[in-house]
Amino acid sequence: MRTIGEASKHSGVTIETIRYYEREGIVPKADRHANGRRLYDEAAIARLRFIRRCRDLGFSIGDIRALLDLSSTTTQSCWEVRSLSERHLADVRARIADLQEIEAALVNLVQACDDQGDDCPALKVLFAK
Amino acid sequence: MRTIGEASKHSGVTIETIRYYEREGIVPKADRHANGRRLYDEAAIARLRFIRRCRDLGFSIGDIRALLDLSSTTTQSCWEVRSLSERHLADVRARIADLQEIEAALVNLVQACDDQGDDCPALKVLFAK
DNA sequence: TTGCATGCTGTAGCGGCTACAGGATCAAGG
DNA sequence: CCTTGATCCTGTAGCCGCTACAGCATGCAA
Repeated sequence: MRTIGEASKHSGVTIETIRYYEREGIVPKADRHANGRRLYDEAAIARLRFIRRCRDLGFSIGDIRALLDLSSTTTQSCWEVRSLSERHLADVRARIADLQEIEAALVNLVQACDDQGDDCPALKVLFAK
Repeated sequence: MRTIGEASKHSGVTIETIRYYEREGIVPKADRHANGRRLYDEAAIARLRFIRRCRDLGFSIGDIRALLDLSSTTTQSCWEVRSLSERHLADVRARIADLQEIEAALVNLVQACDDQGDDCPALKVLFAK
């Protein structure tokens, strides 16, 4: 059994965030030592690591709750995991497309700037009717 | 002089958000009619439209404050507008790159799922040490 | 024994809105 | 003149996912 500091190091989740996850019921309440400090076993740390990896992949906390539910049932319905992941993938792709449109518009904007000093063409574009 | 509702329609900024911008000092306090209602002239509406366009391009409120400052000086230092925009463009490109990494990882994850039912390979990957 | 590291709870803040509640006022139709 | 519904006002709380304190209580090593 490890302290919250060790759990943090082994999972990559900060101490404050671990406590936040517990408060929000995203992970179950940690066991406590007689002195009141939280204790984590390997399964608890694996859960934190799982959450961090999912967050790194951009999954929302809501999605992660669902994935943790799926992972705790005996039949880990792979189909549901896949469908959730595919929905998220579509979302990520949509965000990329949005950002690429923004990128193109910014390139235009920057090109409009002629560095000539006053009366910036880029500002004119943004202020136009 | 127009009401806040008309200003909203002509700028594309919602009424609530216009009031929020005023509270936060992002735009100057609107003039008021004798009955206490806000009034907007064309310049004020153009400012709101400007903000909306900048937000659509992903500029932060901080950046927009800077751009509004630049636009209100007589010498609209095009160079500064350009440099701010280029920094933001770099930021957008970095976010695209991040999302593309996530996209690739998600494609892998989804491929790992074999739809075979129990014991999902994707969950295994995420729970691994 | 000293003193630093680590832990605890509780609360407030971030960005950029959004969504009310609860009231005042306006414009149009009967 | 009265009613109705649209619009406006202020003020406050909530969203997400943390992050950053304050103000304490412990633990551990020199």
